[in-house]
Amino acid sequence: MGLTKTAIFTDQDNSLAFTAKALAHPARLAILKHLIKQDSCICGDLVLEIGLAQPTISQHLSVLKQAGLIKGNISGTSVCYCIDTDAWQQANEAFASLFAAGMPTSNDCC
Amino acid sequence: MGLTKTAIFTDQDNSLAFTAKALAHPARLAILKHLIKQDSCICGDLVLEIGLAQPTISQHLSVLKQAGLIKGNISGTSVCYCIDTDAWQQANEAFASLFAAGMPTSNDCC
DNA sequence: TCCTTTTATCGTAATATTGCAATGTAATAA
DNA sequence: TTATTACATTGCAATATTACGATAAAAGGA
Repeated sequence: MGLTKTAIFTDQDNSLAFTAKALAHPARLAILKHLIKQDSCICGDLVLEIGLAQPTISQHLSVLKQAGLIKGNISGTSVCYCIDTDAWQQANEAFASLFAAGMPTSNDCC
Repeated sequence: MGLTKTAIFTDQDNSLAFTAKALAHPARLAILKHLIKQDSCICGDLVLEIGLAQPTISQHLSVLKQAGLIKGNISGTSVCYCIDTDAWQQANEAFASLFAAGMPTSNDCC
C-alpha cells in the first residue's frame, strides 16, 4: 500500500527511520556535504554544484529541513542554508547508539 | 520520475544513501534491534514480534540482506538471520564520518 | 507418499518518491 | 513602476515502496 504502519512501532524507531530517510538520497548527502564544506551557507550554488534542476534541489532542501538537519535564513532575495548543529548531533547519537548495540560477540549465525 | 539519477553522484554517496534507505523504515529498525537483542538469530519469530504479515517481513529481510546488514543461514525448514558484523561496522564508520564532518564551528547561518 | 511447517515469490492495490516545466512570490535593481 | 533575480510551489509523469493474499518451494514428520 505504500503506507508505513507507524502506529505499530515505537516513537524512537519511527523517528530514526524518518531521519534515515532524509539521508537516503545521494543528492541530499551531496547537499549536506557541500553545506559542511562551505560551513557558511549557500543555496543557488547547490543547483550548479549538483546537476539537478532548481525545483528538485528545492524539494530536497525541504526534506532536509523537515528532518531538522538544516536550517535556512532569508537574506535578500536568496536563502542561506546551513547544518542545524543541534539536530545534527542528536542524529549522530541516535545512529551511533544503534550501531553500538550491534557490535558484540561472534559473527556467525546459529 | 521516481528514478534517482545515480550517475550524477559519487559512488560513496550512492552507497551510503543505499545503506540509509535500508535503515529508513521502522520495521527494519525493529528487526535489526531484535536480531541484536537475541544475538543468536531468529526468523519466524519476527512475524510475531513485529505486527506485520509474513510476506512483508520477508520483504524487509530481503532489503536488509541486499544492503548487506544481515545474513541468513538455512537450518532445516527455517532460516536463521543475524547481523553481518563486518558490514555493520562499515556502515557505522560511514555514518560516523559523515556526522563527524559536520560538527565544527558555530550554529548560525551566514 | 502425503501432510505440515517455514520461508520465499508473485501479483496487485494504495501510496510515496523523484524529477522537471511552468508558474507564483518576494525582494532588490533600474 | 517595471524588470530581474532567487526560491518556492504546483502539477504532472514515471518509477519505487509498502503491505498483503495467494501460491510456490523445500525440508522434515507421519
